[in-house]
Amino acid sequence: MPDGLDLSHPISVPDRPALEGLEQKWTDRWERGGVYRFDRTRGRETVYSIDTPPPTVSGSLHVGHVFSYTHTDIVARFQRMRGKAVFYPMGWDDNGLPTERRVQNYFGVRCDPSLPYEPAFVPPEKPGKQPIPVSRPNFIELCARLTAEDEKVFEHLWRYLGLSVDWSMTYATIDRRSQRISQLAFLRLLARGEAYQLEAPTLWDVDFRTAVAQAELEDREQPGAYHKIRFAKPEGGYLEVDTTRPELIPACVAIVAHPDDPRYQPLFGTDVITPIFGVRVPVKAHALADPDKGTGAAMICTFGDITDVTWWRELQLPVRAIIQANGAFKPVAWGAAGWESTDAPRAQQRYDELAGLSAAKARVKTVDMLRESGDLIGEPRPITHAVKFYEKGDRPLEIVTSRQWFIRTMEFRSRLLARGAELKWHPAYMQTRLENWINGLNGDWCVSRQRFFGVPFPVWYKVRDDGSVDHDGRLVPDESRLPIDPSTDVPDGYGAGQRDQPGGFTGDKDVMDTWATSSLSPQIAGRWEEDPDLFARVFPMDVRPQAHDIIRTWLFSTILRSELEHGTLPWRNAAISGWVLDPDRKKMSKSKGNVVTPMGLLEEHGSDGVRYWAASGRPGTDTAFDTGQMKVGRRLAIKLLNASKFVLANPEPHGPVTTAVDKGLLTALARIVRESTADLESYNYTRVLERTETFFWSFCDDYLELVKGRRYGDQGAEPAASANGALLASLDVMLRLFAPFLPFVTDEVWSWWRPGTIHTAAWPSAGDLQHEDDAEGVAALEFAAGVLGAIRKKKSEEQRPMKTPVARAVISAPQAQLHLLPLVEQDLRASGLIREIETVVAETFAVHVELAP
RNA sequence: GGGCGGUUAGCUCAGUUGGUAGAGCACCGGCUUUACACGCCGGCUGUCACAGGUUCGAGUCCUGUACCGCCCACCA
Repeated sequence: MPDGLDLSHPISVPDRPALEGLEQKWTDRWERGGVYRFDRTRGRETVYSIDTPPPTVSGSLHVGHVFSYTHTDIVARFQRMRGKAVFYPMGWDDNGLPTERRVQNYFGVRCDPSLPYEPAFVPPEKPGKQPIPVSRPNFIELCARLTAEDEKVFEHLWRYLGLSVDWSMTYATIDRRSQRISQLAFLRLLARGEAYQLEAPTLWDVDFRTAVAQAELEDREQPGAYHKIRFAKPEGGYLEVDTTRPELIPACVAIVAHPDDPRYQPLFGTDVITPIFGVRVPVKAHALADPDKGTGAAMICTFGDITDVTWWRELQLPVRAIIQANGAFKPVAWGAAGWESTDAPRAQQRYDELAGLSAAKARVKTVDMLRESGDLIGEPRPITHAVKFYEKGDRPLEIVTSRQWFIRTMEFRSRLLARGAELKWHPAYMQTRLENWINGLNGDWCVSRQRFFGVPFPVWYKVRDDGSVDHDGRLVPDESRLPIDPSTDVPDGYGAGQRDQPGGFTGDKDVMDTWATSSLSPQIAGRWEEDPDLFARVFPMDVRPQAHDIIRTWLFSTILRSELEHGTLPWRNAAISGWVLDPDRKKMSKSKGNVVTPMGLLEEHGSDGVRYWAASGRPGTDTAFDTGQMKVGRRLAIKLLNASKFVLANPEPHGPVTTAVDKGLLTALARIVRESTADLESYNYTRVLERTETFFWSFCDDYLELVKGRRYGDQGAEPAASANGALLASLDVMLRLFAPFLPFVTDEVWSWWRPGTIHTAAWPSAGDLQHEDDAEGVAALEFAAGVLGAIRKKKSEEQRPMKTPVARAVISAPQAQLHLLPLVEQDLRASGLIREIETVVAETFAVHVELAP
């Protein structure tokens, strides 16, 4: 018997072990026992901390969540068994637009930041037709109320799935702590000059009426059309330009072509005149102009796309903006400064037809005008092209000049790339995604949003005596006041009556981009600047688990914030999960209507069964949704119950492992333990489950069959004790290897014979099994299994019952193998019911079997 | 346009320094074998996408091509 396997705990095995009810039973026991509570007395070196992704509570959970959160849990459980104090908090993402929309509809309210807080506000029973305006603090209270319900549902599912989260460490991205930390970190950025405010062209969603960040863009294929239009040269003749956005002609400030393009070289430095509106615009040269696109000459408008912004900035062009925040064309007085025209009355008359229209409607009208004036060459040629959208938006983005907050990013790019290289990626190739993103950045991170629900910027501005806002006259609160809401709180030194009054103050109206808060998840979970003792024990964290689609947002922004605030990586490892694909290889998502509700799956296949399927998905690899694998997992769990029951049914006598096959079994398992430990440390959980499962299956099929008789005393007490010693030791280790994957069934079996919960038991080590590697034992076990297999095959071929005796077995094998026979002969005779065994020296292994009549 | 993955049995996927192709599922056949019929035993199944190259030897290394998926791009 190996040292340390204490069997003093009474053994108690149910008659009919079953999986049903294990989830409820064990989640309750784990909760009561505080099994997953973080032990905050432990130093950083014995802590394993996880920067858990906060799921969006206003959305619904789908099987993809179950999939990726299981991966994290497997690693968490492994580290806990390795003796680490696991810091595994759960966050809820209730910040941002999805929640804002949900709260509006659910309660029938609308946020109006100009209103004062009403402590006694109660929403109507039913939402009315007209939304009730409420203050921002009231709105946030309603959000907290609604999301609390969602969080309960999520928490129940997570517990049922078996996530070993410390539920005392939850946070929400809109709660006071998150607000405080977001504001605090912002003030620190501001103080260091790493956040700044600027009035500049910004990507803008005209429906949401807010700025959006580069990271929130997506391309969508849209039908469009090239319109060839002509610009008059003053000395006669025309210059032709292709555009997909003719409605922006009034916003045209220049024409651009490539400096080497001979067609346009003579025109550089001259002016041409825009059609319809008669505006003189210069022809400029710029290397970004592509001679092969359209006519090779492009219209620069303020602003049609991001390239326009680049040209506008680099060629130092004037602004002639026509699109307002709501997407409508703004009124323009033609002939006034900046709107000079060779024919101002005509321009005015034409433009008045466009004013107030959306871009799409203005385009139709403009095309009519161009056709009428003869400036449209030919007919529009329909094309399909990619257009930039806000990922949650319905209309193409516009570029609107507005005052926004930015976090400096561009100047830190090389530092961020270095951090990306320092981070250990699982899988490694995901690092490229971050590099691509950083190298493709074209501006600092715009973090302000013109929304109501979110973390407000903790800033007020002085109001001048003439009533105008002095944006340079910033007033910020002392850190001790945070969190604050500038729409209701008052800056130090001012009274509430001075709000929006000449000589008084006004609050910043914007809220932070949701990623501006999420990017601080390690600081929020670790309670930065609130509980420095805790923070020091968990930060930088060990791992950030997340999906690959948000590398450019969450992963990137978290590295940025950590670099700026702490000068360090926020975590050592990034474990990137793949997606769950439906059988048609499409990403599963709500919009495709192919989602499966996770709770139903857990109930049908058991949490261990679903986890088994999830564990088959390697880091970074998309995995097909497959209930077949869940069934296999469920079968494995049942098999574990039954095999354990068999092992534990007759544990006496047990003692030192002396028999060759027994030592071989333990040696083989010890090898698996070594490999598994190394694999789990590098996030290769998939292989660990595979290997352990394969071993377990041959343990059941071959080893158990082989030693069945001996353990009951066929060969005397000492061989029986050896078999039982090996059975118990290997069961003990196999259970612990399976524990991170199948937490319910393993703890159930553990409770039959071992003290405490398996989830705080030590991760197995090779030393638990044997003192030295016994290669001969391994060979003997393989040899015996080979003979047994040949006999089974014969019986199967002959369609005879397995209990049919073997009259004679002739084993052909190399001498080296035949030498092993004496080590296993008695086990073989007993399990194979073999009467006579002969051996023949041969090059290859073969068994000739003659069954008894 | 740039980049990253992938392409192995009907399906889902392993295949770790190059050495005669693997697992599970599915399918077929068999077996009451006192841990398990939610079981057990056995069987069938492959031009490893394609074309070159390196090598005694390539699923594995190199080059190129095709297709699938994803990420990114300054898409007039």
